[in-house]
Amino acid sequence: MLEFQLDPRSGVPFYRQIIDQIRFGMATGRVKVGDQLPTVRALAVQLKVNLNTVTKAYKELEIQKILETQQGTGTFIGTVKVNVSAKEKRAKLKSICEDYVNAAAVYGITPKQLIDELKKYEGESK
Amino acid sequence: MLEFQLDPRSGVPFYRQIIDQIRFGMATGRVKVGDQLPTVRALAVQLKVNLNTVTKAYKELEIQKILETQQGTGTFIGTVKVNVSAKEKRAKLKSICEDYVNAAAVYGITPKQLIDELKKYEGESK
Amino acid sequence: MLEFQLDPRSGVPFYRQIIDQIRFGMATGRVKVGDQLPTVRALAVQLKVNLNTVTKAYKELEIQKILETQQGTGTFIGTVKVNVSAKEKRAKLKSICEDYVNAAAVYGITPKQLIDELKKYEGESK
Amino acid sequence: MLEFQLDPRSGVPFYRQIIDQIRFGMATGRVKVGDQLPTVRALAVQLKVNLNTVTKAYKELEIQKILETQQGTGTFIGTVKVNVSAKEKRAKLKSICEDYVNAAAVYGITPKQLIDELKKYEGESK
DNA sequence: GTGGTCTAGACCACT
DNA sequence: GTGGTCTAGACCACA
Repeated sequence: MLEFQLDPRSGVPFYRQIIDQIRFGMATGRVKVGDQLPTVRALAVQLKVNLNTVTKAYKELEIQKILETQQGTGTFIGTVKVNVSAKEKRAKLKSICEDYVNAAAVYGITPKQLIDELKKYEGESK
Repeated sequence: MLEFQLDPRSGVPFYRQIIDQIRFGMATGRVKVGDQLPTVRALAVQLKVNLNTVTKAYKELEIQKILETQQGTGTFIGTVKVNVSAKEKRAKLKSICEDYVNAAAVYGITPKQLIDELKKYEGESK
Repeated sequence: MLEFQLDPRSGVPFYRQIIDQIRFGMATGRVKVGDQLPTVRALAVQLKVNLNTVTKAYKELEIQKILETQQGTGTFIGTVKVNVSAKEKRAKLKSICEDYVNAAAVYGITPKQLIDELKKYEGESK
Repeated sequence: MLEFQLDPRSGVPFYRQIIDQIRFGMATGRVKVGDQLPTVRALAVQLKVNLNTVTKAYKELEIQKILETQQGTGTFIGTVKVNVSAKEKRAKLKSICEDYVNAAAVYGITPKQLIDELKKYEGESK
């Protein structure tokens, strides 16, 4: 089960936080293909946000074919496997790292320091 | 001299890209204390953005005491050494790492993979 | 320029009609890569619908990389060419025809009759 | 006998898919006047949908006098010949063609291409 | 001026 | 019960 949690101070829009948490859940294996998501209403109540905010998040993922919805039934993790190809993944990895090094350099943080910090997270993820 | 370049597709606002590039230039030693920056007008023309966009970027850096504006003369890299305290730096380092671990996880990239990729950048930076 | 027009009686949601008309305009060459679309506000007023309805349409096309938006500047036809590959196009053509034949058969209309009717439209499109 | 089959991804509501398949069966001669249809319950089980969904489909066809329900006996193809008037048929033909020409245009498919593809189906149908 | 997000609340369609 | 659409109106962020 996903444990949604919103941070109003992060500056990241609510609907995007919801999207990220669903994708994160998929990437880490917490939810699997075919799993049903909370109903829009239930999640809206749980997160204390408006119905439309949750709807917007689900909708975006549906457009991206990551979720499938059946009116009157519910919303599910798409059965169409999201094929992030190895090539795409490598490209993404590189682009994330570049952004990362730049963002850090702005504050005088070296790649080496980043690596040391990152090692704390090494145990995580699926 | 700084070579400003904006990417409209990055999602990062123009004014923030300008700020980052100035800070990046300082962190990597491309510009030094006392150096003069392009005038607001010149930079706006060069980057093909609105005057207000450049103004906003300079203003924010001025507030942070990173830039100094001499009425009628121009804008300069602040002579007051910007002391990012060790504490601030640690906090920033942590927050950057968290952001990126999450961004990566969405694509199924593990912290370990990030570290391996980052090692390529280890020689860089001031 | 696109001439938007909504039919409230069609049963097709407004935002989808807007999407279809933009895609149609692109397919027929009425709008080209880089063209600016009407502002969300202007189109909302013109079509007498709510701002959010137009926003929703633009947003969906943006997610599909068909449009590009720059906050504070406007919405544009994406420069990333929407590559409907020849293969995809063939598949789409087949699927449309099947749907078509079935929908017609329900009313006792034969493929031959469809062809005769379609010939009236043969001159159209780019 | 009809072989019902539902496609959850088509976007067409289940009850409408059922309706279409019954009408299609009639148009192609697979079922004839007086034939008995599966009971609501049986069909619901077979298609793994809710009882109400099948009920809704049968109900709509009953209203159109296409089906007749005999209390306690079952549901049958109406004995009243459904006369789709020539006028109605022409109107339907036109509306179907318009819909599909538009749907195709969105993908850059011309009416001519549709015609060519449709010719493959020319032998079919009653 | 531009687009982005969010709320509150309504009504509809489908299962 | 489920999701889908739409409105009215507010406030924010960016150029």
